Amino acid sequence: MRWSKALIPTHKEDPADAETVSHRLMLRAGLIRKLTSGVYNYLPLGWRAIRKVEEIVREEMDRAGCQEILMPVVSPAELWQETGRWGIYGKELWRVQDRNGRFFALGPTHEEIVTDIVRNEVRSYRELPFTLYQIQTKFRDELRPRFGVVRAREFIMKDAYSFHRDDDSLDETYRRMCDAYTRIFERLDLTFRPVEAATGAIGGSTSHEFMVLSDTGESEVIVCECGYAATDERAEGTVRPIETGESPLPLERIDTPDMKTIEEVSEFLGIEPWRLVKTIIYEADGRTVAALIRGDREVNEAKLGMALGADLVVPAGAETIEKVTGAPVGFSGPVGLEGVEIIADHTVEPLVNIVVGGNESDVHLKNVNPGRDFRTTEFHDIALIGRGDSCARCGKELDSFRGIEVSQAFKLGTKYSSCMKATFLDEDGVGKPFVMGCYGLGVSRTVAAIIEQHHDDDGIVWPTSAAPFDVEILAVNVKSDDVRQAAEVLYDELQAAGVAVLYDDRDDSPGTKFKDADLVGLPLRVTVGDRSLKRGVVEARVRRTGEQTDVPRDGAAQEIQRMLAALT
RNA sequence: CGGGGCGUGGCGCAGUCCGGUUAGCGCGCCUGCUUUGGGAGCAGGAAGUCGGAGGUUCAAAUCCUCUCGCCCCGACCA
Repeated sequence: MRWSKALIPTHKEDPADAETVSHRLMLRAGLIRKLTSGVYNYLPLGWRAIRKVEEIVREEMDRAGCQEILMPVVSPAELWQETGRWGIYGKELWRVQDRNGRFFALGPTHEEIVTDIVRNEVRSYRELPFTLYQIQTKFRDELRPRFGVVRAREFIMKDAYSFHRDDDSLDETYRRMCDAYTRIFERLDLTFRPVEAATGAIGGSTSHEFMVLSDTGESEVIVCECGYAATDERAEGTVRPIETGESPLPLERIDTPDMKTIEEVSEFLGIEPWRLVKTIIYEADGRTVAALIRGDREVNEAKLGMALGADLVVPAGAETIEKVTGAPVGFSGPVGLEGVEIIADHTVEPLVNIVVGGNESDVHLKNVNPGRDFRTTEFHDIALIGRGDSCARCGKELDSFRGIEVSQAFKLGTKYSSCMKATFLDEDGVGKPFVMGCYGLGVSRTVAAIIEQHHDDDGIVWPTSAAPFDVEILAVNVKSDDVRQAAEVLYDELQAAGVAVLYDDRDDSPGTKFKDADLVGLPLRVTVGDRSLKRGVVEARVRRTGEQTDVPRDGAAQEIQRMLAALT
């Protein structure tokens, strides 16, 4: 492609509304443009990178024995109502109506649709197992789109769904899919790590996420030197208990005007946050419950859900909190709290003389003692585990890192097939629900993750596998006949050889073109200028290492192909 | 949704507090000449309903009301 004819709008300055490296560089290098919040145009360079990644994903999916299909973006509400997700998925499900007022969802994921296909078409265990996948635009009306293409409302995803007669078969495919993901991310030169994950809105039993290590990542991963790795939501561990050996003191009421947060109250009283206990009111499948957690800790809602045997646990709204506690948000406490279950974290049990909300506006209680001053329904492990806690497996201290979640795999079991009555006839003549797995991979997000890990101060440094072009030819001065002719010949020869080449034939100053070349970051740059042509050479420069080599003008195309091959 | 901030040529910004010439600056863009190895020089030029609506005023980018959009921090997930 000739740069002079291509839509590659680069910018010298950083865009004002981009925070992360990948977002900034994707805008500056002209890969993407925002249409509206969380919705992006992919310009030629961005789209070529997307397609390179897609192609690798396809190759590995096909190698793993999957079949590519394409399902519609639009699906009828009734299908989502069958599984209950029309309600459960919440506001994130992007709903539209047709001219008759009938409701549809723009697909955020396709379990319902693929299960509908399979229940209509597959009858026998003899047809199992198999895996279907697609690469398609997905829609999720995110609470907060951000970081460009990393968290978009419209994005490109590969989603795969496997169907089995039993768990053993699912386990085998699950492993194979995780292996495929490993190969994909290795081919893309990513530093990544598979970690145990919670199942969230998709559901199912086991799940793993593939995390690309990045400080700008939105996910916190808990790791142990014993090899354990899990998302913070999923991580199991032990919070070190605090025992002071103090004797219980008499309960006191204290005025805490307008102090609603742990920070405010602990600062006001001059005590450590762990001397406070937070009381958080949740709605769990319709029940109202109070969760108690030490002031220096957060509740893990997934764990709380497990403790309660509830599918959906959400923080209660302000009205519910006032109704239950008789006080505005910020002053909830367990003392005298009637009519709700009180679930406390294990670390609350040994505490002595703690501070809690008074269930009365602007009032807290001091020297509260569990057991003496209030009763809990049950003690459970409901704390979010973090760096410094001890590993549930080996007891060593846990560490953490940040990552971008680029893919996730789930063992769904019969979660969808059961409620959608998707069954097959097994060997024993009995109809059974399909055992299912699903495997998502964010394609557009992966491109951003690649840039997060592969850039320098000058711009993107593409790994060859994802680069929009293999080579850039940079003609220093297109007004020079010699330069132009040499560049054109090289351009033709490389293209004829099947090399993807971007030819910077613009009539611009050399500085501009060098800067743009670094910004766009193709693996190999070939500079054609009078200075080197006089010596009968062109200059090849490897973007990643900066290594520069004189290449004789005659036979340059062959030499450049050799260099490219060495880069991959 | 809660908290913070921003909307002024394509991009980055100043001007707004304290209303008052023709709304500026840098980059980019167009034309010409010169230049050509790390974001060139000179000359000329195009391009802005100051996010939108309503209001106050002799006068509004600037003040008031409403509204739309965007970004950042938090609760979500590929």
